[in-house]
Amino acid sequence: MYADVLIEYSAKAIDKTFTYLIPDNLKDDIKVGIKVLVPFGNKIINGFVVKIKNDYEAVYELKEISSIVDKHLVLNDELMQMGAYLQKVTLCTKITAYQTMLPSSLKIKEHKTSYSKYLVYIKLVANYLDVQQYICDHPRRKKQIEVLNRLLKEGKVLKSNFDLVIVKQLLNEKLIEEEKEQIYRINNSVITDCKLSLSKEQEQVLKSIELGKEDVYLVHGVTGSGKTEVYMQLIEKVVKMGNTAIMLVPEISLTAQIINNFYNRFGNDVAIFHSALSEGEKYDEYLKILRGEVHIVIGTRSAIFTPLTKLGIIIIDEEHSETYKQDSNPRYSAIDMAKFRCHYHKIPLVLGSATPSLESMARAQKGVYKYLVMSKRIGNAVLPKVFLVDMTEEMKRRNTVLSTSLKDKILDRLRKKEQVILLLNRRGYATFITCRNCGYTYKCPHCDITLTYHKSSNSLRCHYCGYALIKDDACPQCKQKSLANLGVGTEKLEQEINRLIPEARTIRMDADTTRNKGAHEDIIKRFKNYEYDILLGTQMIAKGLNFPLVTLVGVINADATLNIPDFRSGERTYALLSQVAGRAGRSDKPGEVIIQTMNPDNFTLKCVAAHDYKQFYNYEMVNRHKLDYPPYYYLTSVKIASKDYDLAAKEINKVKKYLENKISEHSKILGPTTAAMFKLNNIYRFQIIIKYKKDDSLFKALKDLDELYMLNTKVNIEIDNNPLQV
DNA sequence: AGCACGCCGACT
DNA sequence: GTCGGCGTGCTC
Repeated sequence: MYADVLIEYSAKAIDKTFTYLIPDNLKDDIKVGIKVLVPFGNKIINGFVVKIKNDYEAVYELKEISSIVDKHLVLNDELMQMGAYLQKVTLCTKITAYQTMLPSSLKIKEHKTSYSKYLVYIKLVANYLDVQQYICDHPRRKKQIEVLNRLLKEGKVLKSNFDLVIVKQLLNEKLIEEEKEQIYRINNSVITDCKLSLSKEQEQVLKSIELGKEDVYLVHGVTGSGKTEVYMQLIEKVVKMGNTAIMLVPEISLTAQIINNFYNRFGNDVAIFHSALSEGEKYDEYLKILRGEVHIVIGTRSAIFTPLTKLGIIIIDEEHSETYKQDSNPRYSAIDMAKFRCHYHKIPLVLGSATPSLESMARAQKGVYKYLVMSKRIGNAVLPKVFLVDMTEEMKRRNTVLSTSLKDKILDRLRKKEQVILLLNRRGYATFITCRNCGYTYKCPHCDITLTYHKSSNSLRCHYCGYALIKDDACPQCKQKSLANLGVGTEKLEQEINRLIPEARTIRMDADTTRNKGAHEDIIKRFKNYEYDILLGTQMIAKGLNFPLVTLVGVINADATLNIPDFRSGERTYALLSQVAGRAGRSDKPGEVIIQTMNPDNFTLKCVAAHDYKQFYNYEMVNRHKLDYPPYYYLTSVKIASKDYDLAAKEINKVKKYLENKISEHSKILGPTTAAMFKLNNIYRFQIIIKYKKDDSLFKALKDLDELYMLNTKVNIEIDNNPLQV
């Protein structure tokens, strides 16, 4: 018996199988989809079995597989197929595809014996008489006798209850033995929650989704319309039929409330899966799923690869979220992977959002997706009133941060003992620092990005690579003491609020204040407990949180996201602002939203204010159509990266010429241009953008192109199908 | 990816 | 005459 094995070096040069002999002692356990250790060169390294065969044409002498990494962990047929699909659509190496699908604890370099966690008990080997004999023989071993007597009485006892030295001695004398019981690190056995009754709209959605049939549904429900309850009842139906369910959420830490709801409803039938779990926790959860001990998996992007069998439904909450696309290799979209699995099992895929991506909405309009609407908030809650405030007017009154109306409304909420959320999508103190005299700005020497000033450390930092330097007193260029802060970050905002409204209790949540594990939950909990009046922060405060006391949301600078040079910035702004506006007035108290902007006539902002997604969609679709952007065209970006500027510039032109000759005449190539992050960590990047509608020859050409650069060590090629940013 | 083999420059 | 630079090619 022979096995074709992929080697765990992700290099395009060895992205092929190597044949090994299966030794007799491993014959029964080696299967397709299992991880093994194999001798490769003069080392023993990890490999992954992709094929088992009976014969082999002798060309050279074969080596034997050394051992199996974990005989329980085997990718099944569905997951093997999904791996091949993943590799095909992202053009990554085969081994990377399969590694991506396994939890990272399993792509270990040095093999650890086990990630399992155990409770260790001790129990008697000796019988009653043996114990009595021991007591007679060693009357002075008080401690040992104590242990033996307790074991006689209680059977087995946790090893940790006793002194290790004593236990060891008894173990050596073979009077007692250990018994291990595997435990899971995450355990939620208590079910406290029960079903809520559904509104008419919720009922309608639940009824419309047909189980056991392959269809994609787009559930378009406004914030607070009770999508989670619909998801839970759908999953309940699936589980009752004996099937399983995956629900994807954008970020676990921001969706803690949803997770808790699921635990309370389904208890130990739920496994969670996301990157913030420790290696051990991940292993445990994966094992629960693999052993078929849970029917429900909730997790982020990577949870789409969990080995549930008998899948009955996949639900993707906040489907417009960009977190479903991985922004490093392999650049896959969890939504694509979900479609693959739903097709495999012939089951429904449910995409839910208050602000669907234009791509999804367009498909719903065309009837490719089934469109379901939830237009009302549940209970007595109504959508908040949204006001646009013209900051150019406020600037004349020297109100640079807080407009008069926002300040007045904050003071009003403080009096009423209600809470306020302020969104400012920019961390740090000031956006950047400029010399008033000569116009000098600090830039990152590695990334060609303006550095952001952080006051607490008096430093300037690059938000891309982490480069930092201490701020000078005088301008490094003209030596005048005329450096000025421009723009406002969350840190500055916090200071301004404290200055303007000293009586308010404020807490800030951004990447800087949530660096430690649990900081997130802590801030949310304390705000929810009304320890603070104002929560201010970056977009992480916008998602999924439900604070009944919040009746006012302020957006400090809507232009910050609107002005990012990217064709999706309007869509992102609409989603973010609707999202954060949705935090206001979620209980019986009506909410208000103030959006501060320099462009109060901006159409996107007007749509946000009117809660009119449809209008925004129609307007944005016209733009996209004019410029041949998605959803009218697909995009693929091809980047060439190199330390050598001239070489990269030369190669990108070669790439363009190469593709021009290969692709369909209806496809267009734009560029070459410098990539959005042109210089990052001293590597220069150029890119071209390909716009296409349907182009089979393109994929073939891209694959060939990728292979052409396989062995080139001086330049690197990065191909991103449907990139988020261009 | 890692490592060996191999062919040309500056050193004890 | 040797040590060592990293270019090329192979790993079942």
